[in-house]
Amino acid sequence: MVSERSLAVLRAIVQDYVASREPVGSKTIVDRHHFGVSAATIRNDMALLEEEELIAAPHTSSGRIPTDKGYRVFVDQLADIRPLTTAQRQAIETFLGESNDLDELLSRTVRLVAQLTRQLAVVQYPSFARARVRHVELVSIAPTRVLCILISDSGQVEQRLAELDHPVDEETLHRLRDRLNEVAAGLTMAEAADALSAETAQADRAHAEVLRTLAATLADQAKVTRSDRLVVAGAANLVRTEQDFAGNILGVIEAIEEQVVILRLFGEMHSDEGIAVRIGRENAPYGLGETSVVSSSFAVPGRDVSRLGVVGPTRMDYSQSMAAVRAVARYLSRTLGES
Amino acid sequence: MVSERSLAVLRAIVQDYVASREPVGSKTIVDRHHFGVSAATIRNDMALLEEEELIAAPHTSSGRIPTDKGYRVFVDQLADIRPLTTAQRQAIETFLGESNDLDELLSRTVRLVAQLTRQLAVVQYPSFARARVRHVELVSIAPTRVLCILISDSGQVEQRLAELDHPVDEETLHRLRDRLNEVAAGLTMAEAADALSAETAQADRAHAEVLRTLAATLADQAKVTRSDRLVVAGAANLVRTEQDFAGNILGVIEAIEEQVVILRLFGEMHSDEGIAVRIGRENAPYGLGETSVVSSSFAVPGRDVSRLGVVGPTRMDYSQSMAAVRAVARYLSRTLGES
DNA sequence: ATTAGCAGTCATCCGAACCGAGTGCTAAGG
DNA sequence: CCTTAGCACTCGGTTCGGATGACTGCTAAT
Repeated sequence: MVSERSLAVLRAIVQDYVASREPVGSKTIVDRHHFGVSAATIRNDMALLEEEELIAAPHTSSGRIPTDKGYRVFVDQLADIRPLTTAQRQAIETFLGESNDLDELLSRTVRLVAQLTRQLAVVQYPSFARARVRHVELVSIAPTRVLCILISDSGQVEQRLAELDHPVDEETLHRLRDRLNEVAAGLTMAEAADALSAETAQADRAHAEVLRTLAATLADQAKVTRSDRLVVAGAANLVRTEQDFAGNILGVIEAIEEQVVILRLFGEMHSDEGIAVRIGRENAPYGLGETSVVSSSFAVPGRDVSRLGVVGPTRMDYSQSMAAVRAVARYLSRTLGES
Repeated sequence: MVSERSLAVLRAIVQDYVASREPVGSKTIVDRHHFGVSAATIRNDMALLEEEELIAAPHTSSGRIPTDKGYRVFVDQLADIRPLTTAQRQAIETFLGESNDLDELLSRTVRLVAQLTRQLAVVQYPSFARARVRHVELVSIAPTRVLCILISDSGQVEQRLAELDHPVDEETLHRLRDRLNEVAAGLTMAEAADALSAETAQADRAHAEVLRTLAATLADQAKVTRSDRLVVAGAANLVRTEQDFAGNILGVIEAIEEQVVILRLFGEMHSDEGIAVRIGRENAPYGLGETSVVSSSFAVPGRDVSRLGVVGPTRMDYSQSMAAVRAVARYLSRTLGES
């Protein structure tokens, strides 16, 4: 059983190590924090913490650094997520408040988070699946090419090009558009996908092929949600902290570019509190063993949730990251809820 | 005056240095290339090249490395841009041939170039300015919010949200849309911007404000071309070659994220041959003194040109990069010309 | 013009000695 | 029983000097 003070020592070690990048010894702790005890006592506590595998010594005679387990305890029990400064809060308001477009809002968001945390920031597009179809538009690009545009009630626009086997004239296209609008409008994307698929079956002979193709395209569009896309910012922060990744920073960068790894990771990060942290080796299956992820969901009530977060070295400032991520996520949820 | 053989020596030095990352000495050259002369002769040639500031010695007694000026001569006179292997050509055909959407085509392109050159690849969106307006669509999102969608004849879609002071009903919106379509359809984006601005002036009283706002939004959309956007891939390659950037790789990464620096750089890179190279200090004004850029324009005849290229350390394989960039640019021009 | 030979330069690579931060342990004190 | 002072010990990091060897530039001969 680790004593109260031992945990305080752990907290001190994490904080100092994060700040200095160097193993922290008993004397340093005595100097920098005012425990009312001597270095020898701290050493005893440290021996205890080492017993519990919360800290480790890189070499026989050097200070200690937190283990992944130590960070975990810190994050779960010891971190004080102090609220942002008012200046920071204002920055959120003013910087994000100006955006009028979902794309712009998210792109500003991710840059803001990168700046606040000085880490790589990632935002996942809100899912499309529970949004409702407002309008379907078909635009003829060439005789056999039709651009399908799907507009949701939240103002998101998805477009895709459909390639037809036979040419179709404007007239027909208009009728088809009205028909498809009738079928899909007001439904959620998920429902619309089904409805449109159904429509395919009972198509009237004449436009059977055209309708089938278009409906299939739209259905697919509605289904393949936009939530499998990420916006990223702050790559420079990743390189800045490169030395903290034991050489395999390339894996992290590839994971970011591939996106799918991060998305899967996000998919696994649920938590009651909204904010979740995955630390170091917990991410090893994804080849991100030296990496930590701090993320929070944000959502409009009644819509699918989405996530935003930061990706950085295990040795990161969790308090700061968690505070910033939480604040921005809350702001986003609030703003999206209004519109 | 540098002799014929001296230039051959320069070529050898560039090739070897790029391959080995180490200063190359006279003996190495004699061993690896079959000049019919001895090391001493090579040394004389090297002294000449050093005189001309085409190569330099990091230390008194080490091999030589090319200077920026040396790379310049290499690129302009000595590099053999050997065509891609048939395997590579096929890769281009099959990998890019599958895409049916401009977005997808460009995103595949940039990934392909990154893979072929093993460098960071960048593609600039083709300019919108000379494309023609095919269709304007207005969709009401909320009483005072209208989504303006601008569709070009090449299938590009631009959307923007307009915020109105007073609510507008569907009926009116329909009429406005028809009106705007009449005005703008068939014009190039640049012309449309003017026409729509003009329309603003002589608006009928009733919908004056609405029309003004919408026309202004569309005009702005048409003007702010999409060509100020970049698609990027292969950031891992940048980190892989980090040691070649004298420590300031952060500047490069920031330039990539900012985009504007790269765009300005692209803007300055014209060349008759289509392919252009900027080397090292030539980019110093942009804080990219250790960086080289190989780029080529691609274009549909009659449209504004756009660029794609790679960004890497001064010490890069110019032959390979130029070959790959040129091949992909040509393919793109051809493909876009067809559609 | 080329080449062999040679002296000179200088980064790099050890190994030894040294330093010092930090530990664990023990014994004494509250 | 917890805390503390003291002490021997460990071991990474630094510094210094010498040996190594990859080059070069120069000169003289071919």
